[in-house]
Amino acid sequence: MKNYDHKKIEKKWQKEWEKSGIYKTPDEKRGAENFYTLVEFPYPSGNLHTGHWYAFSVPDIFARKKRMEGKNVLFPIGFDAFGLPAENAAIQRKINPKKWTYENIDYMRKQIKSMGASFDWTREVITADPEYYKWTQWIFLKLFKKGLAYQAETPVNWCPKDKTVLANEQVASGKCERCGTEVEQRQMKQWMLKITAYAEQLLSGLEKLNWKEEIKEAQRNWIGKSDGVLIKFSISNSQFSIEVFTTRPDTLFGATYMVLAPEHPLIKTLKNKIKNWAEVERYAKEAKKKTQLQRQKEEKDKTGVELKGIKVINPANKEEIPIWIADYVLGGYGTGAIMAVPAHDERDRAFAEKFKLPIVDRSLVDKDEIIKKVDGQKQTQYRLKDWVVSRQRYWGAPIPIIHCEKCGTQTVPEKDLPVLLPEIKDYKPRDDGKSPLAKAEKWVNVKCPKCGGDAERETDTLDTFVDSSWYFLRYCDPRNANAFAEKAKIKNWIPVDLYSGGVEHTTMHLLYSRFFYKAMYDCGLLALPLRGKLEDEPYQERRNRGIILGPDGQKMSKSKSNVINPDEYIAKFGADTVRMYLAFIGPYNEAGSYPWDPHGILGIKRFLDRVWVLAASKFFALNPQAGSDASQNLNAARTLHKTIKKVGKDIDEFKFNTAISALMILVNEIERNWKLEIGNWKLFLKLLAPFAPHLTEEIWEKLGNKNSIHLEAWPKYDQKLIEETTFELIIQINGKMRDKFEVPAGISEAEATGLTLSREKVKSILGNKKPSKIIFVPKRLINFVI
RNA sequence: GCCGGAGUGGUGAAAUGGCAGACACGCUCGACUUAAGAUCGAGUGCCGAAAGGCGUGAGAGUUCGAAUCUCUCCUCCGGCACCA
Repeated sequence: MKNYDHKKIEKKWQKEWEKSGIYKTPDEKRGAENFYTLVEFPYPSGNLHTGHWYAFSVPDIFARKKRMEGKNVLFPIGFDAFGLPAENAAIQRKINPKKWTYENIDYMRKQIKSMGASFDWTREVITADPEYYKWTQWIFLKLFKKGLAYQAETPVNWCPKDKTVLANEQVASGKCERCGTEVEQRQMKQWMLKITAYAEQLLSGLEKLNWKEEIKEAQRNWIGKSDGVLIKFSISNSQFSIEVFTTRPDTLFGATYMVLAPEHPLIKTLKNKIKNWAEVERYAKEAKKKTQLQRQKEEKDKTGVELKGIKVINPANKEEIPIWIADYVLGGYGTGAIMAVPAHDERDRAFAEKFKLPIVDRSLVDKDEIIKKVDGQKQTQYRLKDWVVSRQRYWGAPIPIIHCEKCGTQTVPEKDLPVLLPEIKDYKPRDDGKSPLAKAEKWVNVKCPKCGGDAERETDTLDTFVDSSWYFLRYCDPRNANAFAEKAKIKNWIPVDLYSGGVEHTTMHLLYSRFFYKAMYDCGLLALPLRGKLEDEPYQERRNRGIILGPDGQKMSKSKSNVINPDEYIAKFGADTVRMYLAFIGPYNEAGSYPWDPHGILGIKRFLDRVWVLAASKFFALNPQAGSDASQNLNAARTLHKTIKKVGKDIDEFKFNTAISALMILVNEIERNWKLEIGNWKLFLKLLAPFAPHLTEEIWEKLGNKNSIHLEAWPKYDQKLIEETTFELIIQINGKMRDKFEVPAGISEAEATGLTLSREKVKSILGNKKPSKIIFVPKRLINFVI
């Protein structure tokens, strides 16, 4: 039989594994070190796509190998079930978001199981379950009591299509990260989390993390730290002064004018003194109307209006300089005011040239002395803004707050948690900035927990990113009804040893959950120290995976009709082939992108068929000693042990592609020379087991084994066997390869030189020239310099 | 503009100071076959009949030796960006 019946085999073993519970992870296991490997849980969109396969089935290879190495591996999965897209889809189909979401979960769970991944399903977590979001609300209240959650009137990003506010992180180039609609700026009262209080820790924490530089750098850019100085400029003939933030106090002598952001509060204060008030007001209004995107488009084309009638004094030289308002200065950064130094700053120069303002080219002065002279205050600014977490949408965890006219903002008492999301008829979002929950009067009207009088519930729900900021902790103790997780159980697993996920979460989920973890730590919610490793960072190691493109090398999308449906390929070739093909397609530890090659997958299918043919031949079972030639047996064993070393190392480094190529080389050799004895064949099967769990399990059983191959120990290589007794000596002349021949491993330089010089080819190239220098590298090469 | 990553056959890619292109796809030829988009075998960087030469984005440098290290430049991808 040439092809194996993947449908039968894969179904059989998936059932069997579920029945025997071999992937169930105990909290602790005698003699086994705990190891937590995490993949980002999926959003229940309704269908598993190639990206999911790539995200789950490839790290499964790693999890399986760690388990075979004797680690007690936590490899959990769940669903990030609240959120906008599911809600939008449900509204479109005119069905209940809850129904839609949970039906999707049921379907996707089946699909995920068809991968044959070694997830422990008994730890499954669904963020939309009241048992889960009870604790999301509980943690929110802890943050509130610590002063890390607050409600404030601020300018926010409003998506007019999704009809909700968005966090800064959810706006990309001025557009809604979910639907691509241009966002508007609105002034609204919103719930925020004080992530800025952790800016410095989020930055410094990166130093000790074993993460790729590009991930750390993206977070650093996002946090955007800059060290500078606050300098006061007094307004002439007035008691007022204006503070500016600058990183270049050394250029203070060159400051020839000042610019305020159009929304700077002092503008209104000084209304009476401003002679051209009408003009100023008009400009400020227009600037306010512009979206982020418009401002960006107009970049470099500077606009502005002078505040006529007032001047400020440059504290360095006491000269009076004019004040302008211009939208190239941002209200939300620094003090919302700058000293403009056209001689040293490109933007200031462009502005000065347009409005004919003086450009004074002065030499720089000493930073520290000038700071002292003008009484400057050193200050650090961050680009990072507080995280807006309230959403004017139905499908999310209700914010557990009650508003009482008498007592103000009150927290829902712990005993009343969870605040259940009520069933309502109309889920549609509204234009007025209110959640659809506002219409659920019965639910909204409550008694104030403090005074017992009439009060109203907060009707906004929490951003989905809040739900996912702590899910990795819940996996440690997923069914606990009395705590989000027991401290002792957290201690078993946290920090996560290896977190694999998508690059798109670098400045969203990854940053948020680091913040959550640090904040929860400060609230005393975590047991520390944890496993003697990192104290205040949740993820020891993070690796970003790449993305799978369509066969045309473009991002998969329905409009380009280049979408690969993994289900089709599973039906055709089986899960083992699909997962192994994805592992083979390119290095997983680099965030590259790889086109799906419909032909390429055939290579893996052929490989697995060949393994099956080898196994089905019963050659190994019948010939425990395999070939009769001892030296051939030794060579085969040597290749095998080299492969053990290579595959083990490559899996650890997420270089699954080269691990598979090593396995292919081994199989090519077995087929050519046909000399593996049964013990060695079994070692090979164990190497293949994490990659093709179903196929290897079937062959393993056919060999008469009673226990699963996945419970076997990962093979150890024999170092002595790997060490070669001879090697191929490369002969270089002036660094160019000219010849090579087999020599004993321990050959001396003198012996090697003698043997090399006696070779015909070398003689003919050297002629009667004498080498001026000979470089001999043991076990590699000899180089003659002439 | 600042920062980070990357550029290697027709394609996905190996090799991180020592034989460039492992492994796989594709392609060519052959075998088996009624058949082949199945399977097996041989070949496959470029030029050349061969000997040989050339070749890792471009150019320089370091080195006995560079895809790999250094510098300059070009291109692509990503983060930030009128952030003072």
